[in-house]
Amino acid sequence: MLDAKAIRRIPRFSGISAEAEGWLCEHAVVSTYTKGETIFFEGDPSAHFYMVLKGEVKVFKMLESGRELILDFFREGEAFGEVALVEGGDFPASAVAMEDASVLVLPRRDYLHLLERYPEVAHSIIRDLTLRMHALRRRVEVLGEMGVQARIANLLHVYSRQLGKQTEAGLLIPIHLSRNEVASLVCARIETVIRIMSRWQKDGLVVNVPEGFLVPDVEALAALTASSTE
Amino acid sequence: MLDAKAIRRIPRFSGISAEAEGWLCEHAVVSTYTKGETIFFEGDPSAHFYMVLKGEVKVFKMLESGRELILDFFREGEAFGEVALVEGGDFPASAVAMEDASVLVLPRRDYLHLLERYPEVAHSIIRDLTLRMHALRRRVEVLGEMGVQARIANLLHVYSRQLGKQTEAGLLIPIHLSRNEVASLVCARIETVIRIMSRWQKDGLVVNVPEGFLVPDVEALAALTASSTE
DNA sequence: CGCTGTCTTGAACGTCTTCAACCATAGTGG
DNA sequence: CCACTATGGTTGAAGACGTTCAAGACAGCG
Repeated sequence: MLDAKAIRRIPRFSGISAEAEGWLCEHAVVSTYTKGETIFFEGDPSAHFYMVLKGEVKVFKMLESGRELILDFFREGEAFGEVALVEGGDFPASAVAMEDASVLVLPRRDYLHLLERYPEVAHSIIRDLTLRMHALRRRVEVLGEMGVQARIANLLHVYSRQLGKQTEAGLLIPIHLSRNEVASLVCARIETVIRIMSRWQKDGLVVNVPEGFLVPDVEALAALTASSTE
Repeated sequence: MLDAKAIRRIPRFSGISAEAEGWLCEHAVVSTYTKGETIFFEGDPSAHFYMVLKGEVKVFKMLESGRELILDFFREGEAFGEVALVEGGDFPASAVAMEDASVLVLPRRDYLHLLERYPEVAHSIIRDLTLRMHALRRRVEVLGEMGVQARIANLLHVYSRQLGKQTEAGLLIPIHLSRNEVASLVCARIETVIRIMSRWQKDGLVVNVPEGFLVPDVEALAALTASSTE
């Protein structure tokens, strides 16, 4: 069962009517997943709507080459696996919980009902998809025009604006990414990522701390964003 | 003024109600553009909905490096510049007519009205955005995992499924792309594209004909899609 | 005719990948 | 307790791939 207040806090449903809210509470279910657990697999038929309530979810594709391509991370209040839902196809990617997570789950038919009955939800989806498109387009740009170093710098830059916290030692990006995951995000080999990031570490540009990454000088990082294979 | 029958032939509006159809005919306008003419510029405020009725439209971004990145081509029945419209921001890209074209234009307020009043239109947008997302994601994959040769092969492969016509000499892809445009589409240097495509030409893999590209052996082309930097 | 734009080729260079090691840590079972 | 295995991080050297720069061919068009 779902708490009405919890729904209100979700940006996606913030503008929702009281009626729709009640309806949602009745039909939605909360599932919990432990760290590393798979929520759905690529190729599975898409039968539910998912939204993160707590924790972090990674959505990724396994490529023919055997590598993984991380499409995105989803945090509190963000909907995922939504794209295939409207059309009713299969999931184009897999989702796993990065940490213990709870997820709002709504059956497809209820979701479609919500969509038809409450136009503001449709609007909300369109807005969401629009933003997602922007991000993807930007990624194409970055991938097509920048070298690996600039791609990683750009990645950190994006996260820093999203989750960065100012501390006395610099900007802290409280996110735990293994070198492998960074490689998956920027489409590069792990060795290349390591070489670049240990150089940064040595030069004090980006320092690894237990909480995530620490960036003493954000400007210096931003400068790298413009460099390389340009 | 707009012909009601013309609207029916547009996939986007095929499922539209008779009422909505009439409404659309009254409010939409048809603009014509000559080859090379700009329809809107990146950064302009997004104030209209556009849909190609005849001809071909290129949507692209100019990057800081001075290069152009082609986001997509739009042909008959396809809507473009729609993304910024719902949110009311600026165009994220520019659009030019590749050949003489006529375009359906609908003011923003009318478009939003259509959206609110006829939920099937909202659905249609969501479907459209969904497909666009798929294509973009695929593009990220291709860009991240394949070498230039495989990217070009993939490009032609996509177009061949979309517009390819079987002839006695092989599959004809009736599309006119300069080497420069191919380069923009696959994010590579023009020289690299030329080297690869003239090798293909020499080997008879892809032949340049006045109507576009001729692919005698589609399988051979598809094989290249899987190759390189993998 | 000379101009401009697209196409073309060659050679040098740099980036990134590949392959092959190696280290550290933590967990497992004998 | 130790050997065994798995996982994540790290480094070096060789080579592939693509870019860059420089130069030239070729067409259409004033």
